[in-house]
Amino acid sequence: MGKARVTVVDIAKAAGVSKSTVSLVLQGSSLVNDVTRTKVSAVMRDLGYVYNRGAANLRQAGANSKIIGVVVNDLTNGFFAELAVGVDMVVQSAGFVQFLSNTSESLDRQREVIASMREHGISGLILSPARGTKAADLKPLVSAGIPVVVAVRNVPGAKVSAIVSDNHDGVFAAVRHLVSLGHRRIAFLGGFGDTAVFKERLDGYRDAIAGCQLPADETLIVDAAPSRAGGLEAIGQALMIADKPTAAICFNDAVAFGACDGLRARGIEPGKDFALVGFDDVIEAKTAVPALTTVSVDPQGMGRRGAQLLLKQISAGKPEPETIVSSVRLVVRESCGASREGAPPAAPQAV
Amino acid sequence: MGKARVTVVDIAKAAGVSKSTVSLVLQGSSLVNDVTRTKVSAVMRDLGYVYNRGAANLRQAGANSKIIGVVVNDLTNGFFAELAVGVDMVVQSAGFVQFLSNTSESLDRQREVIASMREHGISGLILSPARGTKAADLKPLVSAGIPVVVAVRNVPGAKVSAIVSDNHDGVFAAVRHLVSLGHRRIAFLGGFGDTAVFKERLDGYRDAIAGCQLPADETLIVDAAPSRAGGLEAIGQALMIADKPTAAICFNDAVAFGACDGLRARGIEPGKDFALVGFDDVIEAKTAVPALTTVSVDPQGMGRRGAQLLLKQISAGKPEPETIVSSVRLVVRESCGASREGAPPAAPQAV
DNA sequence: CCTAATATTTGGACCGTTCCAAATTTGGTA
DNA sequence: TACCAAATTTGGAACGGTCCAAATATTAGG
Repeated sequence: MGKARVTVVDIAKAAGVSKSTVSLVLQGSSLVNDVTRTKVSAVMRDLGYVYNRGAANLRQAGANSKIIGVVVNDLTNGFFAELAVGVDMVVQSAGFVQFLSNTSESLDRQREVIASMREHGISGLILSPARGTKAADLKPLVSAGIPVVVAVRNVPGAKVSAIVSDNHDGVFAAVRHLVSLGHRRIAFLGGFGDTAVFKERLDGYRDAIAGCQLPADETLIVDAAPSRAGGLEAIGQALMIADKPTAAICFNDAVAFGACDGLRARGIEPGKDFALVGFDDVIEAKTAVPALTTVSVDPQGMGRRGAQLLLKQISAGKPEPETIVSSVRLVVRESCGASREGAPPAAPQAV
Repeated sequence: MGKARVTVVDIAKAAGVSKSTVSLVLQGSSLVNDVTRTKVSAVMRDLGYVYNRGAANLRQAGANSKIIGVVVNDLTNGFFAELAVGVDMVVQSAGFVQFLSNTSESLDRQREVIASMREHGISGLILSPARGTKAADLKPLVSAGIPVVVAVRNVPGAKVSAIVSDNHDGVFAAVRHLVSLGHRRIAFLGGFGDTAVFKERLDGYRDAIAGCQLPADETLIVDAAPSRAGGLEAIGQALMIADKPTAAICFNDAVAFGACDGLRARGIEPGKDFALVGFDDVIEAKTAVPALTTVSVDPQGMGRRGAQLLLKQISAGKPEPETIVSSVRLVVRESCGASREGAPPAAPQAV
């Protein structure tokens, strides 16, 4: 039950040196004599000294607070939790601690949280922005010279670094895979048309369709909420058109699951009568029935690389905005009809 | 791009008052005249002032740093991510921020992280302890008078508050449910015998068996790693015994999934030929085939209540250790053989 | 044994805010 | 108009470190 906090002067007194010397020991300076150092260290241990980083930061003029802020839009979503873990790994081993907050897609929450982090003097921020985040929301940070890395979703117009996955490439590969299985009528389901991510994935789809000499058919593109419910709705709409698709690329895995539901409700078996590909490779993708073929994005790796980028910018004086696109990998499972055991692909014309 | 940081004296100067007055405004004191307050506030806005909480904490002697630490053993696990989100909710709306770190079950990591948080002057800690955490690990915190709430797993001997789920009750209810479906030979699979959680769940099992006048048979209890692999192994062992069980309570959902694998490998269909109940209600439980009957524990609710408890202790002077047991709910799905549609239960004697 | 170097230690100012006691202003009343 | 109480405002000392220039100790060379 230590009454008062132990401070450097306490241990200076006890060790018979000045507080300056204690401070020197604290920062591992080579200026201090070894015997002094050991004596001081011993006293620190004995008295149960705990370093007060807040006090230190006060004098050391902001920059190196050893705190980095992490703000995610939905920690409940395994994808973002993994991202945070990836960040934590590198941040922690670089001797920083992370301030983590969850915004639940609320812009107000996000604003509050970022403000609070500023007050605590974070030396950098990794942000997976809530939907609708504008460049203006990040303005105060960047004009204060605090490095910011946005992850997953880009913030148009903001002069900050970003780490995003290769949306174009992922969908491109998925389409080509479906084409190689014999499909010619491939739909693109789900996602909100106003987001950058949607545009990128859709461009990947269009480019692949064009690259395979297939006719572009805008009716095959149906946008909807990027959720299970949205997928259900989207597949319904896709099956209404005259020349029905035999396969679909889904905006993300949740949409793909919804599409499964919708297919089954119509007596169509996904993976057998209809091919489906998702995006993200969420945790349930591999255990679902049928196991979902999807584009895997390694959120933890993104977190790690994002954190590395941030740390680099922190140590460099002026942060030079930089964008990393994280590459992506098609994971072939059952829902696209190409079983790994080499079973013959489902006949693509039947629906 | 503001060169130097704006401080209270800057705004005092600009507003033509003293820094004391500015400080008063900052803390919303009623001592300051309204016209002064508005003028000062305006200047703060104009100059882009940001409050320096570190400096404030320095003077305000520790207690109210507005930071609470959250340490979880595995953020990748949806269960703990939900827990953290629950904590964040109440912590955030109480004007605190959370320092979150992940230990990946490493005691060293945990030690480092807790030390680092102390240096940052957290006013309380919520800890989901890594396996093997000893009371001694928390000693420094409690003797410094910092409130600690451990969640999910208890730390034996530590004089701290705890919030744990009602393990006894959950398993008790599960066993009674199986008995009501006609089962008489019910196994208990998985879990490490040396953990408190295991003991509690096993006690629930034993008490329910006894309460239903069924013979206690220790060979029906097989411990194994609390993982999918452990479940696979455990079910294999359980099926070796002469008078085979027709149902099993699994230590957690992962074990239950492993048990499913094991049953299928022997041509036994879980949910039809054999009843299985899990614990935790992880996210895959409801989408698995068959959907898993399990004991649901609402991690987010636990997080919220744990945080409330912590905040209470922070505002109270001396933390009085207190234990909350969070109640638990049996979610009946398909794996126990009792379909919600009222189909007749599987014949319990056949295996 | 003295002196210049080199190695080590030290006093005090300072970081941005809060707190306290004292000073100043304001308002009401005799 | 003088005087007292209430309402506001204010200077300066903390808080617990770091930093710098200057002081002191030690060592080597002559």
